[in-house]
Amino acid sequence: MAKAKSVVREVSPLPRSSAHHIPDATVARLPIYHRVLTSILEAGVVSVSSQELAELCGVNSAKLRKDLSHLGSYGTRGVGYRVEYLHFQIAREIGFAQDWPVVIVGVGNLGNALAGYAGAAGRGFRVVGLIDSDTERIGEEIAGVKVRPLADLESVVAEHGATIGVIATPASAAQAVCDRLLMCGVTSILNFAPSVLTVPEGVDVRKVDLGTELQILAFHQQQRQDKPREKTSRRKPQRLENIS
Amino acid sequence: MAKAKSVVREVSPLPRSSAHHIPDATVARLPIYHRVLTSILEAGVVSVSSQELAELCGVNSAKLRKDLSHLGSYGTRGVGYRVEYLHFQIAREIGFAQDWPVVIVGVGNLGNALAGYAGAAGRGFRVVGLIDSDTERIGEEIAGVKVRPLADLESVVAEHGATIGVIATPASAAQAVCDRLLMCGVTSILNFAPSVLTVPEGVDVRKVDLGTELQILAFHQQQRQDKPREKTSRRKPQRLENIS
DNA sequence: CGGTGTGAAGTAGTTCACAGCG
DNA sequence: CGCTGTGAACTACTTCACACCG
Repeated sequence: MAKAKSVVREVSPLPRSSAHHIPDATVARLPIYHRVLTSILEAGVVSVSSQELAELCGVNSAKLRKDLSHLGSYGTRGVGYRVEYLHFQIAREIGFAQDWPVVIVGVGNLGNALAGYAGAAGRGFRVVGLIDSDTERIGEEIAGVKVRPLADLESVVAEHGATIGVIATPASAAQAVCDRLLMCGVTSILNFAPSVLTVPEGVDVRKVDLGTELQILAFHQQQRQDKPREKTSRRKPQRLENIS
Repeated sequence: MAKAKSVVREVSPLPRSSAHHIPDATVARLPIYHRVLTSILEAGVVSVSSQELAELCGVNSAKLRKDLSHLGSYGTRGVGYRVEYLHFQIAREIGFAQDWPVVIVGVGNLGNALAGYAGAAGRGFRVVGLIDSDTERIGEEIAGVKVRPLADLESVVAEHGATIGVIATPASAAQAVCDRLLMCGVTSILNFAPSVLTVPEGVDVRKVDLGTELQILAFHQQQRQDKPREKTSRRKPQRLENIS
């Protein structure tokens, strides 16, 4: 396992930074900053202040500055940030430059959506395997990749040295698929199945649960309807988005 | 707007609780607790300790107990929690009993997946509208609901008094769709488009971004590969899942 | 002067550890 | 006795406010 074909990294200036351990909350925002920077870079913007960038990203400027300060001092006092440089530094930090092979198990609507998404150019991901247990779908081609049977899971992962696996199966199959992925060297899992995965230490699992997201919205909605009168609205700014 | 057809609520005992403002972090876990309780209830389990339930939910028992304590004292000291009762109380808390009408805009793979998911029985949601701008797809029926043109957005929302909207369009259309949804009374938005939505105070936006999730995994993966030697693995238990 | 970078203060969430009750 | 419920300690994150520098 751990093929890690010694990617290039150690790019240009590389002020050795990064090591400091970046807070999880910051890491979760870097991809948004990067995406926004990409778009304003394409729009020809050369320089931004933390204030401007923060607004575009839906966060406040203090948070943005603190986040960026964890990566290093990439701004210029009294001026702001050079868009292109900052864009590059964040890209490096989040491993955008690398080319991450990803295996997707379960080619239902969700798997399909993800295959299209991750397969789209520009991001640092490459779908190297699509696995499904439904024999009807074997051989079908999605975004240039053929769907292969569940039995091929191990060989597909090994073949491309994938370390990131996506589980888009029904909940009932999720743990078994997860175990098989881990067995052949995958150490990062994105789980769309509504089930709790049990994994050994050292494995990184992230969960996306559509049902849970709806429930959370429903909860807040209910709160508002329960006691519509209390002051004005007592909603809080959202966890990340929402300019308020 | 705000049809809120005065649902039943104020069910059985209802020890008046709930009001106390439940922390966001707790709210985000209630749906998982509920799902796990559903499954062990079906399996015939009558009583659980915080320890057991916590393991099934992938959290530690102290966190679970504190979470539950925000809803009220539904356990029995020295014994544990009666599964059915706790299941019911959490359901009430997260508005499971109610029937939430949901409108989904954008019927690509993602919209499709969600239509199937939210449409599935058992949860408290009902897909009352599927909207797409692609004329090819108008009239198509998904999970028993016909796809209607973008122009019908307002009437569909009004017709069913939907307050929850799902945006599964390309990023370029997201803000415009969002504005239209808000205009006709939607106050909770689930956004799958990779774009930052700007909304007025009082609107609840949640974001699910597949690309961001992959980037976060890639970041951690990169960390591990950069400095594979440091102690043993210095991975932290995941934000919610992961038993470690 | 203006905007970054950052200590310090504030807030939210988690974990500990144990009192208290069935 | 065993397990819940919870104050208290701790950790993580956010926001404030201002020193500092281009």
